[in-house]
Amino acid sequence: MTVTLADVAARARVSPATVSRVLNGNYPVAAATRERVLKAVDELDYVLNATASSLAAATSDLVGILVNDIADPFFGIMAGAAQGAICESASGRAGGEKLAVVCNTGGSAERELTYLTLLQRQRAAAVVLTGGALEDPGHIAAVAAKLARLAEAGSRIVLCGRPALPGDASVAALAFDNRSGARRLTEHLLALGHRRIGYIAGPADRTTTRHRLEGHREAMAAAGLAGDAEGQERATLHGPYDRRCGYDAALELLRRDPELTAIVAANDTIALGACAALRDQGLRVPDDVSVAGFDDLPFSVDAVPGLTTVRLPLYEAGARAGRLAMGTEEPPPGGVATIAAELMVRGSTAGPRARP
Amino acid sequence: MTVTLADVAARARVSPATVSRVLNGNYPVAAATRERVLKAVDELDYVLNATASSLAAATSDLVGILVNDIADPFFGIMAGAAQGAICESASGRAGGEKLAVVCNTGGSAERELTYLTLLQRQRAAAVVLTGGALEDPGHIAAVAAKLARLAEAGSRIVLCGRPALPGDASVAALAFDNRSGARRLTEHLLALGHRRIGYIAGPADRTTTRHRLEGHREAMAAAGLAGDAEGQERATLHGPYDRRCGYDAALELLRRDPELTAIVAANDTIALGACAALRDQGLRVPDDVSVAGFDDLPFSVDAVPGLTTVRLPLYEAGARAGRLAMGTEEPPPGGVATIAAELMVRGSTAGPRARP
DNA sequence: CTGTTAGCGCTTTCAT
DNA sequence: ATGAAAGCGCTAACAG
Repeated sequence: MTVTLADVAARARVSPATVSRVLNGNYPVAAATRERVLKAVDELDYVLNATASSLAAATSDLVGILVNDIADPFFGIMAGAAQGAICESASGRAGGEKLAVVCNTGGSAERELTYLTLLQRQRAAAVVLTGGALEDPGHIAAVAAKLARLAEAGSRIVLCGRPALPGDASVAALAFDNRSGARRLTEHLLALGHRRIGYIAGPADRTTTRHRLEGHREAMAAAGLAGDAEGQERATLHGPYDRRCGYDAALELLRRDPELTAIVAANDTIALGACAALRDQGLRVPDDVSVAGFDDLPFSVDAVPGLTTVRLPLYEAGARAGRLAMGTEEPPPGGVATIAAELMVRGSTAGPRARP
Repeated sequence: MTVTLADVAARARVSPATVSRVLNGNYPVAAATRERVLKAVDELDYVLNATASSLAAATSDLVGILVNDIADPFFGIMAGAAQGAICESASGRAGGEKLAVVCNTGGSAERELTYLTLLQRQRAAAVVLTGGALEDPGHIAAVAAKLARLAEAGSRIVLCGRPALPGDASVAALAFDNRSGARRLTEHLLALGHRRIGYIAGPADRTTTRHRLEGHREAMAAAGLAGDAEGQERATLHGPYDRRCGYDAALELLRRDPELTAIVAANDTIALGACAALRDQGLRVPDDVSVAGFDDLPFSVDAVPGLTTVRLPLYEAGARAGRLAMGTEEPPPGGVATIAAELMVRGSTAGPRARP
């Protein structure tokens, strides 16, 4: 029924070993023989059985890219760039093709672990983990253990937009400088004269969320606006990284402090949701309330007014992660590289003005 | 070095077959024995070798989901929904886990074929192709042939947001009603009184692009505004599905016809780029020019003004495609289901007004 | 319910 | 440069 390498060998009048060698292109084969084999492959419409190859060679051409939310361009851009870099690195000689695939954890710890196990089962050549990590201690330990096991078995591990594993310099990490980016963003608002600033954070248990919030509070503290713990809590709301969260949180922030003059969101999507809520309340951005986001996703520049935010080089980071996964690029010294963030000031922020 | 099933068997004092049976949970095993095996698995930290399993069983747990652009939420939403449905269907008994992965073709015919081959090599359990197809005749034939081969080898094939394969009812297809959605959208503009309407289409060689454009022209023709071929060409611009295309095309459309009162874009992203261009020209939306999009992506409702567009049930379609891929849901009669589109009228469209 | 026995289709020494 | 042969780690009849 299904055509095997042996069939090709028979038709080309060579041994299976020879067919394997021309297909993998990693061994000298006479040009005439190669032609004959290729012709047989073509005539029989033969396709290599990757499971058999992997088993025999104890290698795999699968590369997994884990993302928290595939519907979010933040991840889409990184994943796309990584996939592109991997295909490019791989497309040299025959048989070099890598199957770069992205796995959507949906932010679930359980699914992250499941995917890691599935990838481990496949003896994946590499796995790239993108975006913020969950901070549950049990989960952190479980992931670290899995990654160690994976690395042991020969998979290359790369972290992209995620802090390095504590105490494991063998795993390359490209970490975004979320804290500093967030600090500079809030400093910008403070410099404009804002004092009553609300903060809409992401899910409470993510590194990205925590680092950005810490950067914000650093700036607030430096301006003497740290306030007490209770005050901080009142000015901070947590929720998923989506527009709905931004919308609802903005309303709640306004309810808690009607004198608010600025809202900082943990990402652009939340920020745009917040803008919508303000508009629906009859408030103007930035005249009545300034709003800022984070990430500088492609649509943020087209918002009305343009969204002040912090730019992360998502594409470049993703591509670099892909090359690291392929071993095409040297890992950074110490295994960790910090990726700088850039403040983008646009129309959504301006000086505060007393509301009528 | 690496732990195998035989090691587990030895430690649990059973045969390899028994270990396989408890791990796959598809065969009765005494509770006591199972416990013993599970304990050994745990102690040895054993992980099944998927390549060996697949080879021996001639099945695979890989499911591929092809997308044209992973950074575009249009695809992200469908892919995420499909992945979710697949994981859900699979998470019954042990060993049922499917590895649902998304592959980004970047809209390249070559990479689409490469991914299809790679998935064929892996003997993928199913493959889902999402979004518009390339219309190059050679490519269509190549894809159809590959899919036939894949299906022959036992992979389930599902098309999601892509028209059915001509003459192949064995492949389930969920086709969006792009043509009718586009027609109704333009009819809405015509009903408002617009007569000079520019159209920004997507890449010229995609089914989605063509169907939406055809719907638009149907409506125009029905209103007696078909014009000659040259006139149609002048009012239509092609380009990628991104904001930049929308921005540039809007300027060009305006240059060609300064009296334009409305612009219809082939998707929301293009539409928002067009809005930005109009704003930069000092024109107001919808006062000076009305703008409409397609897809109703999550951010479109928050645009200022809210974007009039055509809603596609991306999540529902993706989830259904996932179930079809798993065989959890009956294929639609005839193999094809048409997914209706819904007109969403918002603030970006209004009656035309003479510009000063 | 459990063990025995053949392979699954390919790669890879080791010869020649 | 090519062939022969021995597995890679697992599953699936078939017995018992």
